[in-house]
Amino acid sequence: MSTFQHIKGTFDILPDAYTIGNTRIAASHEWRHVETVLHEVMTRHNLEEIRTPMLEPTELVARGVGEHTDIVSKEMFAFERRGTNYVLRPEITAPVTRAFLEHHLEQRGGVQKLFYIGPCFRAEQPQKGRYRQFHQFGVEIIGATDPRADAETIATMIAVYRAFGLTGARLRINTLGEPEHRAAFRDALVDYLTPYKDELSETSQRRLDTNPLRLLDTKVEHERALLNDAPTLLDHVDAEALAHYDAVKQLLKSLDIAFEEDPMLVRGLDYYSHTAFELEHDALGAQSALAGGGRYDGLAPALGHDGPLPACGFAAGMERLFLALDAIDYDYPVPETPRVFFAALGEDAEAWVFKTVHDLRQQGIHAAHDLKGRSLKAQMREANRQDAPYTVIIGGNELADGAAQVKTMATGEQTAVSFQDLANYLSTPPAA
RNA sequence: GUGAUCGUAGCUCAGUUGGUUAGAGCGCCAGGUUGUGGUCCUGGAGGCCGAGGGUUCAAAUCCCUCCGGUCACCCCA
Repeated sequence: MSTFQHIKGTFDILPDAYTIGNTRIAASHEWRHVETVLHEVMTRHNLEEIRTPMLEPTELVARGVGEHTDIVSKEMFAFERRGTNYVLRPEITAPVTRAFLEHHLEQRGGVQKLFYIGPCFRAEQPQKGRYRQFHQFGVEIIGATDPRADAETIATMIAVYRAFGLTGARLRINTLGEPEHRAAFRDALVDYLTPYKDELSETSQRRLDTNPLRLLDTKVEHERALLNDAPTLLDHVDAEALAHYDAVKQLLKSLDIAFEEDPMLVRGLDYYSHTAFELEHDALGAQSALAGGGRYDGLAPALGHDGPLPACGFAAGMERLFLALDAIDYDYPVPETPRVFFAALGEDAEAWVFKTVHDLRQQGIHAAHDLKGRSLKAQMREANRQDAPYTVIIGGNELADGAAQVKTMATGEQTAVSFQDLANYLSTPPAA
């Protein structure tokens, strides 16, 4: 063991899967497979990829996500260097919006449908399904107020999990209305709860001051009872917002997407308005949220954009997705193995093998050989471990004959193949 | 930041009321075959028992402190 180890809340993705705590860390090829499926689903939904830097101006996140959110107030990896304030992005919606505005993507015409995938950073206390460096993928549909944009965002999110055969996720939706609706509701809620302040738990009392809307998902029994008679968000939303919400619900029904309305659903980040939604799964431990999102028409103005810019999207956690896949024992495809392993006996054979392996690789054949000068037995073991369907054995006899011994590992059969025919012979795997 | 819990081989874990030289399975390496894998047999390497201090004739085991991990609260993906 070296004197160094990975930073708290981060993890390495290795060629093989391993476990940390009770959590399985998927192998690198499994990550790649999941990413491939994601790309496929996104492309099918006519989304284009956008990649933005992991480093952003701190001010972008502060303004975009909201000064008084947990993320900004206590969870940012931020630092100053030569007078510039940098932050490792804690989420990707604000950066994408920044890039959209900076590069005038609206000039591409029509509605911009973007997706992203990449690491994010938050300085939280790590636990199952939650890391300081984690990975999000998500969608941003920018430029459309139409409720179909909301519904399509949700449909795309659902399609991702469906593509993995994942069931048992619950979709909850709500409307937050316009920011002023939410503000009015928040005031009404505070007015209602303040007389009961002494009955509230310590954390709920604190929330009453800092983030009253979060009180809505308290788990304390008598607080829930109190909330039954509390004012509701829907009472403070105007007719136009309700019409938008109704349209989204109708569209979801038309797609046979099941959902439950949850008037208590609020989202943590400042930029949301109107549609809000969350996808949950029971199998994830304390972190039940698979993905969440909504409409965020107010974000671009908050970033200094002149005039409104309608947008909606979702963000999903890769680690949460893996957790859900573990729960259903998801069958990952097996990684590609070498087509052929070359075993060499003696220095002349090693030289020939070294050159031949190189040539075959140039021709597109996945070829492997030993780099330790080990015994034939050890090389055969290695060939077996690497699961190559063919093993080629080269020694003095083969060099003299100009023909390789080619062993088909599954059957144990072995035949001589002339050097000239070797590439062609190896170009197809053995018949099953 | 708070709480609970756990640190023994690369991995998963045994280790008795404190008692010789700390074990197993898997994995790794090698041999059993002049140049042949998987199964089988045999052998080997690999441990500051998380660190420091204390109690004791004697500590992986008991006590204290620290460090690290995990899980949970909070919040979120």
